[in-house]
Amino acid sequence: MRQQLLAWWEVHGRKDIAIKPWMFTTDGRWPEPNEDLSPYGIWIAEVMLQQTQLRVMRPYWEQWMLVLSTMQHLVAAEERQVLLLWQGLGYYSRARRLHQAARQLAASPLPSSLEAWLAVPGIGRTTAGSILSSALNRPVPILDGNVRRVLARLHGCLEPPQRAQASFWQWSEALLDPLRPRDFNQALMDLGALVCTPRTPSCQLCPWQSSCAAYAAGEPSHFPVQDASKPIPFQVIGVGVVLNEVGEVLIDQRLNEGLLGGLWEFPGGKQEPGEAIEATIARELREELAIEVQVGEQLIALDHAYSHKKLRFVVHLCRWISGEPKPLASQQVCWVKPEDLSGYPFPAANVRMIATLIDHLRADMLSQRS
DNA sequence: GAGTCGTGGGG
DNA sequence: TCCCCAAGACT
Repeated sequence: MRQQLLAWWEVHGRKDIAIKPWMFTTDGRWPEPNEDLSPYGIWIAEVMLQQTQLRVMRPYWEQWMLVLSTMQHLVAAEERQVLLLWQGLGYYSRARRLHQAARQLAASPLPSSLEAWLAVPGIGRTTAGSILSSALNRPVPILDGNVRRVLARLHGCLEPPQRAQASFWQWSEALLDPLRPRDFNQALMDLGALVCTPRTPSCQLCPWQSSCAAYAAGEPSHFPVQDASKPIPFQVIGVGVVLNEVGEVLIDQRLNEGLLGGLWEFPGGKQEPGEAIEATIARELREELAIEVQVGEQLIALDHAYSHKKLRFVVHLCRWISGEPKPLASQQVCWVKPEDLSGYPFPAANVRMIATLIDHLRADMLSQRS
């Protein structure tokens, strides 16, 4: 089994420096079994890879390593810079925990045991196993989405993986090649990503076809067995882009707990039943910032889907009337020149609002001149 | 232990 | 207001 997979991986695996640059030695080679890699870049990559596809995270990793190329750089960095480097990747607590962990570990070398890595904020069993097998070639199993799917099919598991965690970990551990754990774990994930894919797996190309229970059963794509998904709630959010008399715009930093923690945003909140959206915006700004505004024209309306809710943002330009803004429901608030908004980390939906705002202000300038 | 936490790609 | 999913962790 192991040799079949490794032989497949030697030919078809994702072992290109352009694909997984963190997996290569400083002189550009895939490491030999007795060679260690510096764990810093691998740590950053593995955290970025949590619930995130390789090709999506790679440009973020490249940029991160240009700016925060060492542990010392990360320790010294401000949180705003860390979140800016993460902007667009999602699950922003990953970035804040990474920053926090770096500061905790600043004095000592990075951990080299499973227990020590598991104690690091943001590191669970899969990420710890991936770091240790990747960097130090330690025989520690992993159980990510790829491996879970491969194992579910291989064993023809009729139980949803969430309910059979223990079995899946045992399978992963039993399969792991004790001599080449680094290559084997990479091969297992590459198999899931390239061959044993969620929708239409390429069983004809699979080195484990003859061992696969799901293939034998005739319907590999029916595995892993799914839990029934629950309906996702939908809400309308009124958002105010508040401008003062000198043309600055009001933004606030969200609390660290909860959705989009630590990021900046234009203030607003949920529309209540029967409420006009203009009234929602005026009310939310009164409740959360203690200011009075005149709600003006709509800037944009946009739908945005999160993991477990869908929102429609209805964004209106507002004129500030009175009241010094107070962070009653946020970490801090401030007035910012529109051209300085790029210095603050915003969620994706807000980035779209900013682009529209900049366009709008530019058009305003032109029409006033003519 | 079920919910919470983002975003972009692809069917 | 499609759907599912991704190198999961934390509460």
